[in-house]
Amino acid sequence: MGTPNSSISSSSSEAGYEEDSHKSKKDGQPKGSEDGGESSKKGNKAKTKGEKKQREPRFAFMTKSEVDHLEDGYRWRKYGQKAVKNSPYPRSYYRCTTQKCTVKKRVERSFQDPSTVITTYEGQHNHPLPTTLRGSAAGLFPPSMLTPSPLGPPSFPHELLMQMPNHHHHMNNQADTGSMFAQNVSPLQQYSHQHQVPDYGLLQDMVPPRFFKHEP
DNA sequence: CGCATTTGACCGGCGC
DNA sequence: GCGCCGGTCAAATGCG
Repeated sequence: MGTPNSSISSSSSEAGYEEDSHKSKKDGQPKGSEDGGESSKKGNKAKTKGEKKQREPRFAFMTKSEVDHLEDGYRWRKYGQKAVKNSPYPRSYYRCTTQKCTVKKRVERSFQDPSTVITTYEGQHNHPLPTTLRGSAAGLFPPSMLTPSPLGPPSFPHELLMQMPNHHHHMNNQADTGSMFAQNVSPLQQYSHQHQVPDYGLLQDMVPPRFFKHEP
């Protein structure tokens, strides 16, 4: 990975993806046999009292690309990968490598359209872009998106906004196909209703003609 | 040698 | 109360 080739190349993500199958192995045995009572694991969550969960805005992008991990000009470090329910493709979790940046990115592939990647950004960057990338994706997204107003009107490119891909006709397994997206949208809408999410939308084909050409 | 990636384990919440 | 699901961390490994 790490090879952001916009061209069509064998995606690095494939191979055997055995779904969790509900209860295979990982559920139900949080403790091995010995623990030693080591508390330095993760049991401590010294969270400040009164501090609620971080409910930051999330931005979902539907991009049609053969390769996941779209280069937006930032450096991301993958910190986890989990298989999606009812999906042969796994979901990857990325985090900004910048120290003070708490931005997280979620990348997932469409179940029906392997060529479609759903990237979800969470939070906003608070640091300059690394000059490592020679102005490739710099200025990729509109300023309105990089600097969203918490209470301001969403200045999103509605032109690119879309609700759902095709598939209006119900299929045999509604819980498989349509439900997949429905689950993605429903919770968000509900969330926005409760917590007033500034903005949310699904974009399609946001990928520029060519990101970066291979360079020797 | 440093860092990005990988994989497994575990926590936290929600549902039933 | 337990089961399931999603998400995150942590240690190990590989690669540069």
